Amino acid sequence: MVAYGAVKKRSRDGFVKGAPVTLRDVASRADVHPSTASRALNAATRSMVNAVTVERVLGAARELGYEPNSLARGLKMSRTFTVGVVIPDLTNPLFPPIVRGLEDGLGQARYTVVLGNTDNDQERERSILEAMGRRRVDGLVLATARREYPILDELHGAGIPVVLVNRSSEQPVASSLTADDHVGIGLALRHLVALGHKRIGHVAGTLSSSTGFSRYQAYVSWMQSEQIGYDPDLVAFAESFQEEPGAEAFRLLLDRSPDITAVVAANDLIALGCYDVAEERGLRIPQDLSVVGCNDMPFSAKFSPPMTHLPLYTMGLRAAQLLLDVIAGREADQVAIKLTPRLVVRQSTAPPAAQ
Amino acid sequence: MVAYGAVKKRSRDGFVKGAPVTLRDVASRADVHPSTASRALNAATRSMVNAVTVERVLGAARELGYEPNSLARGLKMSRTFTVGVVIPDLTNPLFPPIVRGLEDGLGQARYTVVLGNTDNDQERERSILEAMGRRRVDGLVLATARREYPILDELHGAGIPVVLVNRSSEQPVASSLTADDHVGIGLALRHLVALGHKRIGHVAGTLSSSTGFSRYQAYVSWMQSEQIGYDPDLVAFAESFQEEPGAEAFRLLLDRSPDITAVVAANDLIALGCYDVAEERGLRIPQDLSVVGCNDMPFSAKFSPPMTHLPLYTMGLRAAQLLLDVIAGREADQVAIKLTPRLVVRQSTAPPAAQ
DNA sequence: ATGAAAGCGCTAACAG
DNA sequence: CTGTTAGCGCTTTCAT
Repeated sequence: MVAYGAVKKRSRDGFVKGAPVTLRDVASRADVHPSTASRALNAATRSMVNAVTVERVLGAARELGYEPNSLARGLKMSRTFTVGVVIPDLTNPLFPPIVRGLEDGLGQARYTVVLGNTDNDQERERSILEAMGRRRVDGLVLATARREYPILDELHGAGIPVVLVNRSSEQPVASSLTADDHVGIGLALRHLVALGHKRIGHVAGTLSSSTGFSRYQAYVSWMQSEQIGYDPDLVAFAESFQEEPGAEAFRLLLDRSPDITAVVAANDLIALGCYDVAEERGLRIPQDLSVVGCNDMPFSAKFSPPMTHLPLYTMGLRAAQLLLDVIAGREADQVAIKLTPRLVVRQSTAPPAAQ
Repeated sequence: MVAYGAVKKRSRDGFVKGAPVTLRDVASRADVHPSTASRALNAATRSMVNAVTVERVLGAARELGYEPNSLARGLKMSRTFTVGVVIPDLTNPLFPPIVRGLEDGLGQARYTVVLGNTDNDQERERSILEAMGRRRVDGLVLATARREYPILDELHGAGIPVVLVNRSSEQPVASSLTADDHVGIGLALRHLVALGHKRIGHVAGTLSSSTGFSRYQAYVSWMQSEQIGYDPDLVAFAESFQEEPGAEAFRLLLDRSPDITAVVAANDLIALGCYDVAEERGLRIPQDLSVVGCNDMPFSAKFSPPMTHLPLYTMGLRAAQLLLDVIAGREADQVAIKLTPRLVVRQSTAPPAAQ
């Protein structure tokens, strides 16, 4: 019944200025050894200790406002309950719902998210990944994958659980959650064909990312199977998935093929760029030009927007579950889950003008 | 020239599966004691060690792909280089630019951000704050402050550096970065007055938050000083800063005062709700109704949007600097910095219809 | 200039 | 059921 170790430095209650209360403080107040306090505090080991002792420890912890130091615990257990989430840019409306889904899913399992924005800069990406490595994150969610993505092999070699979200990679070493682009583009294209369009352009995104590539591929494949045929003159490539690069590409496309009556943009931001160019050139949407995008920006409903709806929040949520499975060793194999987009027709498409 | 301590468990290079390389590994490869390696690796203490030894250590670290374990370092130094950022909901377009600014500002100082969404749920907020406490964050950025905000006193009592962003609190214990609502609302109102509006309504946000309250106050004060006078019938209160609650409030407002020709919404989401109601009731914007909001949603330019522009990214960036100052002890006093909004007139306002 | 030793706060064998 | 001991990986006195 004597206090152990050094005498408690000072009394405390609730939040206190100065050194936070430690396990030893709790133990000494409950008149037990720190290891007993540890067992009592931890739900998994609680059964090892006498019920009344448990109560005493829990009471002491509550009275002192004890909050376990997760650095110490993480150091000891080599388990940090932290996952790193790497995205290009939070400011791109694609990502907030994904990140939110991730946080919710991970948070339920008591994981914390640390976030990093790469701005598509590989240098920056590497330094973010290093910082996360130093923090010993238990896993990684990457929305920055490229089709060629050597980092993935390194990470795989290091045995770090990784899940890819939004974009996948050709290295078959990590599970991924993406939208089914073939289905999405198909929905969009067949809708336009049904409206009577024949000269349907495509402003593609960067081919180095799976989304840009597979949407482009899907466009080509559907144009052929819909008996329209693939005409390279109908395609332009945006340098990135953003508004101005999209506009730039669409200008080139219109210059080359002024007869197009509809355009499929590789994502919403590129679609926005197409809107800008249409306005520039006096083309009315949808009378003179039908536009479809294929992501799901919030508030897109407010401005005659894209057409296929991606379940972004769900994507984040399920990525979280998948990563937790990998971390827990419940999911050893790689899987590629494709979420199916829905078709949402709004005011940006119409039959082509009779010419 | 003999290796210290236990023999290195295995050779490694770059990322390696299994136990990561530790300072001891580096030390033993460089034939020095771990404490020397530590000094050599740390820029601040590097001068204490012989230049050639430094080279040897740095070389060994590079060869082994050493990444210092920040848990261990944090535990030892009681300094984690982590800050917690607490927001209501990342999916609210107000926050991504703020968070991005925070990350950029903090990242430059090698701080990492951990994010938490409260959904305005105090229970959840507390548990997020506790989790951040367990992680021993060096500081906190809160975008969730209410005017009455007791948590702030606890945090202050615990000596944790806190900066408030977007919203301030009446407890004078933390610095804050907000928009100058008096200026912003004044810009909006005088613009409407100049157009000839007299019956100008206000859909206010929650009065428990400083933004809702001070915008409401500013509305009242400007209505009086612009010689229109304050008529309580022209104001409705939304239950939260969101689209549907905003619409709900605006319906009530219109029912009560159908003669209003313009409305000032407390934020963009509420303005969106006003749009919805206008459409419901066949009111054309801006011919029948002028609408102004007062935040800065991305892409708002696409749908005849609000009118005052808030420098959200700047807000995050400067909050980061402020917090770093507080953490470093460079800024002991509380400051309340108000960023001045700009007036951006778009297509959502016009003179009132001649009746 | 470098080594030895201690300890941050926690958990996990191993005893008893 | 509880106490003892050791150690996660790092920094930091204190010696030398």
